[in-house]
Amino acid sequence: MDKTHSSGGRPVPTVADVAAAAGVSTATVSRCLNSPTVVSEKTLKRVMEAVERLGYSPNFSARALASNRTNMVGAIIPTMENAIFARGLQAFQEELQRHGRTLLVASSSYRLDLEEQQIKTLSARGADALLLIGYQRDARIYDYLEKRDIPVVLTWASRPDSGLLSVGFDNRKAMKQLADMVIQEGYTAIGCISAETGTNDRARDRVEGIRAAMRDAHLDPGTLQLIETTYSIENGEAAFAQLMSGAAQPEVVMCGNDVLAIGALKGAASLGLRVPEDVAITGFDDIELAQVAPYPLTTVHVPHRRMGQLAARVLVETLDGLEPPSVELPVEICRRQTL
Amino acid sequence: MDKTHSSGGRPVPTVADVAAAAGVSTATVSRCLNSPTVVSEKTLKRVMEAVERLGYSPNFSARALASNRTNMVGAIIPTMENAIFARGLQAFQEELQRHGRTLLVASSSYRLDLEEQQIKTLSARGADALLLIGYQRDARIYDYLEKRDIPVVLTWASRPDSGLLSVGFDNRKAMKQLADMVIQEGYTAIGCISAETGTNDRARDRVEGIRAAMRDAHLDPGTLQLIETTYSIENGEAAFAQLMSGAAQPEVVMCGNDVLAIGALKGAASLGLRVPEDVAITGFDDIELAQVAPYPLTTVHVPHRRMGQLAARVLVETLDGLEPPSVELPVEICRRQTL
DNA sequence: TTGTATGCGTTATCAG
DNA sequence: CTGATAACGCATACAA
Repeated sequence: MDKTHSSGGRPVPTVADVAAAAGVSTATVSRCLNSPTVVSEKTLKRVMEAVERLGYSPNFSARALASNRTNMVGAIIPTMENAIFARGLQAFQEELQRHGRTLLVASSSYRLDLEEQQIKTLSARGADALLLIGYQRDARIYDYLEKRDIPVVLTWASRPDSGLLSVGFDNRKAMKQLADMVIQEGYTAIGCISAETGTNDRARDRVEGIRAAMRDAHLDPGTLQLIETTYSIENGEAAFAQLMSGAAQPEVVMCGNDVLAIGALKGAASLGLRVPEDVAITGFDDIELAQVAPYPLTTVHVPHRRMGQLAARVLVETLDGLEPPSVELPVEICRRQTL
Repeated sequence: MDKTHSSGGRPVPTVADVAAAAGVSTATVSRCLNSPTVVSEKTLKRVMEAVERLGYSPNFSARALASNRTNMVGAIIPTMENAIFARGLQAFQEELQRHGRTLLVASSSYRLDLEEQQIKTLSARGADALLLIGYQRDARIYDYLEKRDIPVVLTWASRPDSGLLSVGFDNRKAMKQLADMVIQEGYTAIGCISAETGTNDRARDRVEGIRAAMRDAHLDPGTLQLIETTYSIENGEAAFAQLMSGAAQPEVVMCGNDVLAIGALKGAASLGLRVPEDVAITGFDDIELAQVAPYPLTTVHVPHRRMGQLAARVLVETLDGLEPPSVELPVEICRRQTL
């Protein structure tokens, strides 16, 4: 009927309203908002005043449809309840915000099938780019994303030679470094409490790091006593009890993350074992819990905040047409009282 | 030029492609996807097969523009780094996901001005509804949201009589309950470490709860030794040291949350004070840290997960046209070793 | 039950 | 530098 239906109520002005108020065309209004440099000083001012006066703000969906960009970036993480992901995600979000992007969140509960589903959901929801944890997933997922031209950054892991963009660290190398230190101290009977290694590449690489250190020290990696469980303090405690009730009690229990290690610490206390005199315990991540625990935990410090921040930066640069390189972040062994 | 430009490349099929493939109109395709009950069994099947075969997935922006709904719900929280918010947000997200909605996240760093900005950002980004923390904010913000018809749920607080929808708990009542217990134990010299009460309604209400308990017990609320600081273990430790170095050393230090309380606990250890013999300490929230601390912390348990889940449910119901009531969740005093 | 035609609010192309 | 106007992809009255 009538294109300029700017009659009646005030609710939610459109470009047409602004154009009418400023006495220009909608095209000019759009230009003022998107490429202010290309319009004359005078009209720019007039238009911006109208924008201000009407309280205009561009309709997100329409803009997205016309420009084919949403300025939303998705992140799919196992769970925010793990402090390390919450921390990284917070930094990621702050950096996105700084660059005018908004964060879209989904969680996978450490399940690859759910992750795939979420990847599809978030891309269908218009995410311009995606942050993913780890590298283990079906190749067709990467195809899917590439076909849709959705850039991805892998975090919490490092895959320099995979052709995939990543901002993370080398889990295997980090854990090997810690295991080297443990072995150097004279420990030979090693136990390990890990997340499921079948579906969690970070967990698998960490265990592999321990085995590598054992090999280097001419210890039989087959003697590593490994228990796989789900991340939680309770499970860590139970796994620890199980390890210590076996025939060959380990002298040191290396845990896949700090949460499991805290559980192990509790387990030791229940069994009346002194740490580190009777049994040494190590963690991974260096969360706050690690420093406040009854015995400050020997662990691997991971720069989660920096990782999240850099991941955002790298993604934004990619969206801006650049080709930033992957970055491998250094980790640091934190030797405290439990070793 | 040509409406059915389904020529050439495969990338990203549209309704038109599906319609052509299935030999129906675009309207029918749309109906198959949105109201399957209204189309014939036969064509439905044929269309869905075409959808499957082409790997079609509706364009988010176009759908949002046409239907005026994004199916995205926003949440603005102080920070995900605080475990309580991460936990609540995780539950919120899971429940949204279950209802086909996606979570949009922004953070305010406990600053009201930033929060206002984020509220505008997320509504401009098309959030269908919003989760906010606490109730203290400029009235015009509520107007703004109401005018835009964006439902809001307030959490971490309870405002039954404000006309605003909330899913939370009564901070004042909760802290008063804890303070009642403290006073009942015979403590009269009370210290308090809190977040800034000027811009944080939860913090203010908690302190008010302590004062109310003192009044009830005929103690002068003016004798409450209050220190306001930012949430962190370090700040808790520093504030504790400051309290204990004053003229009138408190017999009990009630902290605004568990993080500050852990700091106080560390402070006590540094000063060589025994807990609770020399000084009692209490927290608020009941995060994991509270149970694993050197001395298990007496604190107030808040059902964060349930709060997040219910908040999502209430928001979804509102979007579905219902008018769910606010809910006030019960909290529970957790008496442990520090009192 | 299905098809036709139009609107949704912007951006972008192409003249002027 | 500015103004018409055609996409953008889908939903939905309205008609058949």
